[in-house]
Amino acid sequence: MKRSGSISQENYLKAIFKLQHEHGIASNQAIAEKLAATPAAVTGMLHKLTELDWIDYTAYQGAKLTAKGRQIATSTIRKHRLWEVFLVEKLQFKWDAVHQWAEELEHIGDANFTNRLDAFLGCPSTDPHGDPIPDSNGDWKGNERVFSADALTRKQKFTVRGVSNSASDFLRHLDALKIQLGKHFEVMDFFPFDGSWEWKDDQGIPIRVSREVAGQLLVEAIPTNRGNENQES
Amino acid sequence: MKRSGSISQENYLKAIFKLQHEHGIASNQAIAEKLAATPAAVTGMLHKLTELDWIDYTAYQGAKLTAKGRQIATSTIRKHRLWEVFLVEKLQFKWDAVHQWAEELEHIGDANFTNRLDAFLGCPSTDPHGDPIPDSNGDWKGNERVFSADALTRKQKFTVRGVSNSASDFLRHLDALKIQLGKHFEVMDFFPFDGSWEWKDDQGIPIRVSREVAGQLLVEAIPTNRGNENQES
DNA sequence: ATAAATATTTAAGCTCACCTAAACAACTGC
DNA sequence: GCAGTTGTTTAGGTGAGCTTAAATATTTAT
Repeated sequence: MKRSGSISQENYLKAIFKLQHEHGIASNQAIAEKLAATPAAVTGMLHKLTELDWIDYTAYQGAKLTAKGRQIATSTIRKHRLWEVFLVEKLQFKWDAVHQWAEELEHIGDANFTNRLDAFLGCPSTDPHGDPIPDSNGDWKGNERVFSADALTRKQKFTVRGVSNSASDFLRHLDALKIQLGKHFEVMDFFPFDGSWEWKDDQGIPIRVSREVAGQLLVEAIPTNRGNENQES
Repeated sequence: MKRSGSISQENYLKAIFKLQHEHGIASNQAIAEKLAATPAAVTGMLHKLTELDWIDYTAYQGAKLTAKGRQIATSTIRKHRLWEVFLVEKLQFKWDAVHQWAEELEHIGDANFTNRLDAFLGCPSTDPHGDPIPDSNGDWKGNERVFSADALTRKQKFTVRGVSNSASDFLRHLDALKIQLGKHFEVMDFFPFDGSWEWKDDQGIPIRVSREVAGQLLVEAIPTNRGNENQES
């Protein structure tokens, strides 16, 4: 079995998928930006994808995935995230270095290949950045209790669950702050002056977190224990 | 770090490398055949590769790799064979099913990536078909004692070391005959009438091997023991 | 409501890697 | 040594995916 679409087509579907989740519809311009192409190039490709019945597209309006298009998009995202797990866990890459390679690897392999990779990796539910990995049907259950760290409240204990920005310099900054996925913190203080926070980790070591960092960190609150200790899924 | 050449260029260099080993020089026609392209397409690409100083090329004569070209070719072959090991050992693919995927994977990753993959796989010296995996300098030590099974002699004990044809149907045929790399056999008889053989395996089970099969199997003789038991590398 | 700003599409053209068909070189047999 | 076969190259053309620049739609602001 071969690739569903060309590499370029798969990248368009992926971009449209993400934009559709953010804005309900993918505008020509937004797609162009995400793919570093010109709007003119996007128009041409959208026509092709419409022909293939992978998107519904109305000129001047924007694009939405069809069922088939969504299937290809989620399968590409699944492959991307599985390869990221592979690169970090098996090849020991740092989490800020895997995106470029996963962008290439995501276009390789059919469903059987991907399922074997999934099994080999132990069917992980999230990638190294905390993003959920779709199952082979393209479904995924995002963790509903995850929210942006800038919405935390004083005294709240929480677990770091993901990042909403996977840029290398942001990830390296988190490494410098010793912030890792799964690590527990408690909110000590918030400073409205600059929007920064003081948190302390499970060792009681305090860290200072800027508004910018908190805005891109995804966390899950740890309920204040009332006899129920089973909070981890 | 990015790919050295385009995917197509890397495929040309790989083809030229192999043809150069077989015939000393790679003719336009032989390259065209290996890549399933027309001779006209080959001429065009050879000009481009000459520009890049990856081959030395004289019109109507043929192509030879430069040092730089050989480096890219061997690194591509190294990646191909390492991925084949990954696919068979980690993803449990059968050895006749890995070539198509390795053809795509071989174009991904830089030297660092490849070395990490190599380390993860335990620095294997051969791929699942018995072909040697070049080291990161592009050097490899082929096993000098390996030869084609059709040159075996009666009573000879030997080890299966590789195949000189990786076509799916040939590999599946070997599976049916229960011939695997590393397995030991002994020559029982040879039948000049049709060039076929009778061998018996280490369990004493006899198998019948056709001329066609023997001609594509690579084996290593096991010296008749005279106090020296250490024949495995 | 209309002018200005912004977004999108069309038009023309580029590069890469390929194709077919025709022209041209280089070996072969006699 | 010359004709015919074989191998190679040139010439012209295709399709995918991109570009810039110009034309056209749509939205926003007054």
